Amino acid sequence: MNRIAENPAFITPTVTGPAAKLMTSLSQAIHEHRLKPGTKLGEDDLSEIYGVSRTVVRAALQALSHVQLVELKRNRGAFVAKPTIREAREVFEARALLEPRTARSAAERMTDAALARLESHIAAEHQAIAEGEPGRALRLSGQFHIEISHIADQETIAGFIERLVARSSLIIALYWKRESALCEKHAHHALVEAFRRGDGDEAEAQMKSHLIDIVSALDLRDTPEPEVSLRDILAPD
Amino acid sequence: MNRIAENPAFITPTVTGPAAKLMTSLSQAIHEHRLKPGTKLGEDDLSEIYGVSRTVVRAALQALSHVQLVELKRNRGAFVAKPTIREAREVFEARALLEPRTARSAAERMTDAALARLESHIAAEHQAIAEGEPGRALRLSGQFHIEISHIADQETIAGFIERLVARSSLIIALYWKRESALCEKHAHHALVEAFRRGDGDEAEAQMKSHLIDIVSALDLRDTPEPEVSLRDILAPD
DNA sequence: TGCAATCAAATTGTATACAAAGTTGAATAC
DNA sequence: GTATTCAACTTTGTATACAATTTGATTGCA
Repeated sequence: MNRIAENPAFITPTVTGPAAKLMTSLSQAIHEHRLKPGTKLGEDDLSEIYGVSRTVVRAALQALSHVQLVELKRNRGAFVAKPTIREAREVFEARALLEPRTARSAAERMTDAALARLESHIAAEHQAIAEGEPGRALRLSGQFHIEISHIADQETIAGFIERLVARSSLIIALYWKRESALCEKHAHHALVEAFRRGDGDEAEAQMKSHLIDIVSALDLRDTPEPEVSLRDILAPD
Repeated sequence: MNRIAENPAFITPTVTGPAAKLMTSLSQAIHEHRLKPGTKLGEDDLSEIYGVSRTVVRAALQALSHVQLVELKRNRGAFVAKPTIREAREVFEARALLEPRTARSAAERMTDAALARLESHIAAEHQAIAEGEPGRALRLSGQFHIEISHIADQETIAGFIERLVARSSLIIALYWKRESALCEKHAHHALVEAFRRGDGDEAEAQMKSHLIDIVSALDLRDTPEPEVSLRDILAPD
């Protein structure tokens, strides 16, 4: 099959060897919402599932905690992170600060090859939706943003954006309003058009409004979070 | 003695227990330039020095590698990171993007208590210089920036700035031009004055020019860096 | 003398064993 | 019937032992 090449690792691994494989696998599962926020990640379970020792599992979990996809509680274990509403706001404020400028840089440095990669991403995204795999579509949608940051050729900022996009996936899992439509398709197309023309102003503006659209599709009213607080009080897992 | 309270940990530790102590200790040593870029950090050495097992040492080294203070080479060991000139430029471009805006937010949210903390930092900085401890002064100077980011009350961005300031210390160790004077004192004072007046515009402008001053005191001409480039070409690890 | 190959020492990667902390559930006292 | 305490069990934290890889040197050969 001629499926578009997908970067399997969502986060550039900071570990090597078997731990990196495990990290990638867990990262993908989290991004595709197969692992939900709050899920316990027991060391014995993971070591048995992946056929490696707890040493390797712990290295992977520690690496994931450093990008805030996993929360480590001492003597309690590892859990898929559950960003609060406050953290969700912060993440998108940071993205609003970093990504529009980065999109401008990307537009200014765009090459034919990079443009082709972005179009491949969009195509893969559509394919995933068509095949009824919204999880994979969401992951690819995030990778689109990461790809842009790498094209901008600012690896330090790209690393930050990787982390922000990763956490955004958790935030979407928690706070997405069902009634709001998945409007990514149009926004990403508009961005690519700006890139094609090398129009930095337009790319920056498009990215800015795209991020605003995403936030507006989230329910970030600071309600007391009944389910969360209840659970934490009643059965703190 | 009434020395100003110093946050011993430069980087908010992402590990707990004994590994956090080790991480803090190594982080301080790196920031004070007692450990120079490129220094090998052998696991056996550290485990003997600190009286803990290699398991704990490895956790600390992995945590430090995640904030890019340490570079892990598989089967080779851990080394104090050596940012390239390119990376140095990226770090200060990222700081230029994040910190002025953050200084504005800090000015808008400034409280008397926060102002007092910042003044304490400056006092401690002067004291360190007076006592002939430039390393400690440099570390405190970095903490001043971190303190501002926390006052701005954006923990996500503050985390990024922590990492950038940490790497800046390595960059200064590598690329500081000796002939340029240590002009931090005036710049930090000017910032505090802007904060005292709650003047966001002025704080943003001051931070912007302060960062430019720092970069201009660095020698970031892209010399061929013979040792590095040769190594990368000859033995690509 | 120069080069290459092999071997030994040291260092890191991984697995496992043991210690410590936490959780669970039942039994008992009120 | 409820609450509390205690003990067994489960899970994580740390140390150590073993395997794999790298490094440097020594020896053999051209």
